[in-house]
Amino acid sequence: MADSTTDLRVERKPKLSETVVAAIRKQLLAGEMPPGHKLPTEGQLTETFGVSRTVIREALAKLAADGLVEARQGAGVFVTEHISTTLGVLAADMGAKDSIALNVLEVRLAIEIESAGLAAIRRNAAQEAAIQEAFFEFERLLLDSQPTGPADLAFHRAIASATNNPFYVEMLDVLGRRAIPCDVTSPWSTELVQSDDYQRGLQREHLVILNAISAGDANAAREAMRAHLAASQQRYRERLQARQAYYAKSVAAASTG
Amino acid sequence: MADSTTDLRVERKPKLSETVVAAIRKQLLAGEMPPGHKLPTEGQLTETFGVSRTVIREALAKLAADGLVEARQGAGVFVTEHISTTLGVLAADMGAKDSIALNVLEVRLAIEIESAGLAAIRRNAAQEAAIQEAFFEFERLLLDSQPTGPADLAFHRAIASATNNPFYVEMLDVLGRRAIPCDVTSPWSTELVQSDDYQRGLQREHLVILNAISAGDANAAREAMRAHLAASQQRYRERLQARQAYYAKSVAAASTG
DNA sequence: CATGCAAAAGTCATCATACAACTTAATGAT
DNA sequence: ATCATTAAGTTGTATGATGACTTTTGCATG
Repeated sequence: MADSTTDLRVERKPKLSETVVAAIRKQLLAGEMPPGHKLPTEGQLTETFGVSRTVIREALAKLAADGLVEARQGAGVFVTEHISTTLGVLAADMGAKDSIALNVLEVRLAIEIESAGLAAIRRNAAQEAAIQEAFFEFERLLLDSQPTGPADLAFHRAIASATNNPFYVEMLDVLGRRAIPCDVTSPWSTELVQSDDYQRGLQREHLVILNAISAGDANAAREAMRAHLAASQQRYRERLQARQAYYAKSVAAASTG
Repeated sequence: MADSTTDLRVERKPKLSETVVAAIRKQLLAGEMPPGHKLPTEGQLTETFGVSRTVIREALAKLAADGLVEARQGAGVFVTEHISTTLGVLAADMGAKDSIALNVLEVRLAIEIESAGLAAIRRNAAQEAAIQEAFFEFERLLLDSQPTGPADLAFHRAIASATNNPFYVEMLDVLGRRAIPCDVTSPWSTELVQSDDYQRGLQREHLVILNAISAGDANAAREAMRAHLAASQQRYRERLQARQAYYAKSVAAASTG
């Protein structure tokens, strides 16, 4: 209903600067411009893309905000040194929403990693049981071929609760409201998310976390959670690319028909 | 010359748009403009801040990239339902109670640890310089026997900025408001907080963090930050005990007199 | 020739103006 | 009263000019 789920409608306002951002980002991702290299002048980019300096400057500002480039007055615009580690290179052409979602997910990552570590140290018997319960519920739903999203959320929430710090739960709720789709069913590529292999992988990662927490090993719990969420990031990225391909296909179909 | 005394300081020119961004962001985080509210027009903002429309537009573009506002052509710029808004409400709940402050500090711990790790692999030259600058500013204030609180905050904030993830900065701003005082002067035990040994210890921990980030070692940066914040937690506890002891002593003195 | 300083060219940052595209509210006709 | 049209207001884009800063060039001096 909300615009966020209108998967059929692309961003209704494709600003010119976003087009330029996508183009330059693609070049950066392709490695056509090595780190430290100087980008063409604003004037040159103006001629290249056939837009005004206003648009070029806005595009460069956006890229700088993502940490992909760095502008030095009087010198020029340069590619960031550690560009390969930035979030911006994950998906070449993504809208502002995707960019925000990735950044929020990264904050959730910080919360959940520490959450797992604290849970390993502080969990009491009942809390450990609650985590196990969520784990097995996930298992049951998986065998019944039912949506496992709620159980997944419950698992993470149970871990946050086991920290005995109510703010971790609150943070998870606040951040999860937007970022959770990473591991839950979403409007696009539903088949992929609900595939057995996909969810089996999730559950394997969950098991490592659960074992570390049960063993009271904070470091192992943190590393397991880090691995789990890093894998989730990777899955999210693949999902973005899949959606992009889907759009491209639908557009092609529309043009032929 | 006079500049020779400040050669350690990296002269960095704050772009006008950054100033505007900071001003508007402060208003947004303070909740002065609820989600859905329409911001003043670009023309009005130019008069308010006394800058050109170019600067205003760049600032708004930055805020839009961070997901704080959304511009609709022909209609205006509107405040979005961003994470920080809900967090602001959350932060309002955490009053002045120490029990809550400790819990909040623990959340900040999660954010800052991951923040250090990301900064180590993503920081660019300017951001690394900003972190160093805050470090040396702390040093200078320490030698001058001036309050080091602001420099301490700037150090942590510079690290959050170096993640190139705007939400890490926002989280720090929201959480730090109540949690930071743990390392700043406080009404009680002022001597302890401002003692040279105390601040020397802080600076030693800061140096380890700075070195790890400069070396690009994410794991070392995380561990250094973890050690630093764990030590801060410990110091906070000691402070609470000191206050309790002080109170007990004063009660005893009152009863004897 | 080497060195240091000054001039110049190149580039980003900011300002100012104008027009186009879009949204909303007001207006007027049916 | 309803709907289409118009008008006003706002953001998006284009263009030109100027200031601030960096780098390079060139010259003068030792």
